[in-house]
Amino acid sequence: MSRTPNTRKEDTHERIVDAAARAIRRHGYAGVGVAEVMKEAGLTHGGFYAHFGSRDALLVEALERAGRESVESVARAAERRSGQGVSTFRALVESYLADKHLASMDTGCPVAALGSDMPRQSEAVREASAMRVRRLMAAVRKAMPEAPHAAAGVVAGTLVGSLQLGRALGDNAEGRAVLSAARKALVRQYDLPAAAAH
Amino acid sequence: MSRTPNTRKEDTHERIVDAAARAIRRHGYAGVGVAEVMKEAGLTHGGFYAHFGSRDALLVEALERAGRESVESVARAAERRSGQGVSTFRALVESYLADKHLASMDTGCPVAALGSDMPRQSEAVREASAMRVRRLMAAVRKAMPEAPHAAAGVVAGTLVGSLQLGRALGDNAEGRAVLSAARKALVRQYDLPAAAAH
DNA sequence: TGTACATCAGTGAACGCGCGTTCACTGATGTAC
DNA sequence: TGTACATCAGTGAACGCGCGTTCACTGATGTAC
Repeated sequence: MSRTPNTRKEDTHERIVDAAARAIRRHGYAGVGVAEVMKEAGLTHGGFYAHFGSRDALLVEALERAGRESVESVARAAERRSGQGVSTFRALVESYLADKHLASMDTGCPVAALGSDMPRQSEAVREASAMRVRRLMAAVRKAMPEAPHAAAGVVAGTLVGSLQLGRALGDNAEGRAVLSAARKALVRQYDLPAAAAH
Repeated sequence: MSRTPNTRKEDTHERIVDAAARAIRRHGYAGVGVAEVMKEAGLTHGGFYAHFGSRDALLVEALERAGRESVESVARAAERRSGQGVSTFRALVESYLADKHLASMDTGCPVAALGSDMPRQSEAVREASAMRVRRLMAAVRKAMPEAPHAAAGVVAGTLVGSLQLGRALGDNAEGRAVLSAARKALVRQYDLPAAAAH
């Protein structure tokens, strides 16, 4: 039962999805070109359809990959800060809305990078996108276990919206002010200080 | 000093911008096609460059038109409710996050319809988009004059983000739950009940 | 171990299509006398 | 008021380009005996 026979093609597949997961966040759904992604993965465009049934199928896999990467990245950053009395919730908020995310979209949250275009996609891509939204809300919920179920949706909306407004205003004082205000408001309104659990 | 000589061309120009202001919200920046917009305005595509220097120039005008329309529409809806003890702020929030906005994007807020794509546009379109963000924050600020300056940014972010998440989840119970939670949270956190002004 | 063949992953040319943009032209409207 | 001409708004064919997709082919890897 050697796994080697399939491994080479699978490796290539991974590289393509990785490239697409970056491209979809940097350039949007419409900016993911088959030829460019294949080039990024070190291949020519002709081989694409040996890996995916259509461009949409690639988008679906890219969304899942991007979501997973982003959740892991925020979780790592949050873990790094969750020593010294910083609550999980606060660490999540301050990681998600860190100033450095104003500059780069291609490794960040796909919901923030793609949110306004989600309703315009094909059925399959829309469903994969909706799943990213649900997973984001679930991640937020996990960081605020004492709060009512619906609060996670509002917090997720505030995270996504604030990051988008900040990015639209630019990587400058104006954009940073939006992020800073959102960080403070969310912590003030939803964080349970470690000492004051109800 | 008759104004008639220019009026015919100006009327046509208005019709084109109107069509584009709808298209940009319904189909996104990338979905605004010169030919389709001209057709929508009852013209053929060839005449386009007598009205605009480039497709980008149309996008800039369309953004401004869409922003103006949306602000007026929310203001009208808010005014309609601002009788019977409903505060301006609450009326704004409940109009912006009304369930009916889940279904239709083409007459709603351009920031919610385009937010995640704003950083990807050309310089001119990005600047026009940033102006829409500033105007949205200003409109929110006007509805909460007692709050600190930065609060308007957070509220605007929550409005935009919640509407996007709701739309991504669909025009169904799941999407409506997000809007409903956001309406309640914003009113609870930021509304000054008419009787209790500090 | 060595040879002959089959399978497989990837190549690169070609396709049809829709896009933004250009341009020579048309027919209607306005102006000069 | 009427005629001759200029200006103007809009038409429709054409362009170059990039896109997603298809397909005949190549060269490397794996299998059979």
